[in-house]
Amino acid sequence: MVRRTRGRPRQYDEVAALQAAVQVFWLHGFSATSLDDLAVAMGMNRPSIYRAFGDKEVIYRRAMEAFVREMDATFERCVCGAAHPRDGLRRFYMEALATYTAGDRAKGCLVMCTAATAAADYSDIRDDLLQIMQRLDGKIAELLGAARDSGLLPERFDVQGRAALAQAVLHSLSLRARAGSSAETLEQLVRSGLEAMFS
Amino acid sequence: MVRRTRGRPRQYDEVAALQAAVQVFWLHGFSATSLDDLAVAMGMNRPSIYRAFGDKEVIYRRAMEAFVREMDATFERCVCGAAHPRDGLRRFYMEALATYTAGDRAKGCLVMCTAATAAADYSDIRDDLLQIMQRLDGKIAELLGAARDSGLLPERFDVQGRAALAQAVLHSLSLRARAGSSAETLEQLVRSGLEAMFS
DNA sequence: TTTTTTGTGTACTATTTCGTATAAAAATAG
DNA sequence: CTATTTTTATACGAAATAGTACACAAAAAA
Repeated sequence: MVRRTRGRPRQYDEVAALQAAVQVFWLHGFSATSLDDLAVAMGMNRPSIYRAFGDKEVIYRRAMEAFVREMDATFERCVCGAAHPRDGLRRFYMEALATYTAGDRAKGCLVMCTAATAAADYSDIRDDLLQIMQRLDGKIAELLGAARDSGLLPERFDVQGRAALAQAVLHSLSLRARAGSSAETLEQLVRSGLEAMFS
Repeated sequence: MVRRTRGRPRQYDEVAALQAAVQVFWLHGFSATSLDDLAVAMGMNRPSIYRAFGDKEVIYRRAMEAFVREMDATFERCVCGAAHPRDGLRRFYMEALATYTAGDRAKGCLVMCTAATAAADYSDIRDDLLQIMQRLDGKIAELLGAARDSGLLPERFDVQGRAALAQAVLHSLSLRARAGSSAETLEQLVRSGLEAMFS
């Protein structure tokens, strides 16, 4: 189903180019990444990038979007089918850790580790970042709320508060991973986070 | 007690210059801050900065150091004299929040929000970041351990795990503050974090 | 074939940034 | 007063970066 259109066909694959951009921004962050860096990684030259995507901020926000989409899918995959939200969250944390520590050096989460810096200077990035956090709070709260309604969690379980705490653990995993914390330390945080959340 | 020495007297105040550098790095992060930005803020010109401090990375690490020193002092101040570690930590969180949200726009924590990005490209910054996290884990564990030993906390209280979780809450407060979360959201995280930690 | 449309790639300019060379200034030591 | 030491300040050159102008290439449409 390739949409035939007039003009010279594009040589780049939009998905692949964006994935390459994700890798570069994930490593260096927003402002340390130059358009030349992006051009090399994406296999395009600068004018093509401007034409196809826009300026660096636009590409960055699309990279965030792509990254979040992946993480959202991971969340759903881990959480659905889990007998208890604790199990679902544990699986999600471990999957997130695998992503955060992948590659030669752990990079943490693209969004939490690099968007936060840029957020102060770029209001659109800040708004995106806040929205991403709010949505994840909402998703986790949804999970916990359903578990409470089905009797897996006590009536007076603080759904909103614990959801925020659950994401807080993720934030810390991300920062600590990028700082070079050991896998043992990170996994211990997962355990004690879950322990505190559900006890 | 001004140490009289030979040569032209320096016009800058080292402490004030460093505080100015903290402000600039705190807002823009490491790589978005140019030496010209620093020069303007510090009231020095570039050659003087190089002479006095070194390159950008050195200044940044000294800025981190200064910031951490302040936060350490705040921690001690809040924690000492508190009847229960929960009270001490609550006070510390609220003080940290005041710092994180100070100014026109909330900037979070200089270290957690901006050093994480630079950590991937600058190993010294990464090492500093890891050490700062480990020390804070240690300080909180010390606090909790003392409370456990004095009977304020149960025998089987997981000191290390809860200390890591306590810092995780701080990490999240920092990121969320910079993202623009409301004061209400932030304070709710403090409450539910403490609730989960000590229940 | 010719025209039109769309993407590619080289090249150019302007600006930013870094690092330093060099001279001047302001103090003390002799 | 002269010499020495330390800091300041201007200025310069090299490199990186951003953004775009312009010519070319490759397809469909006429």
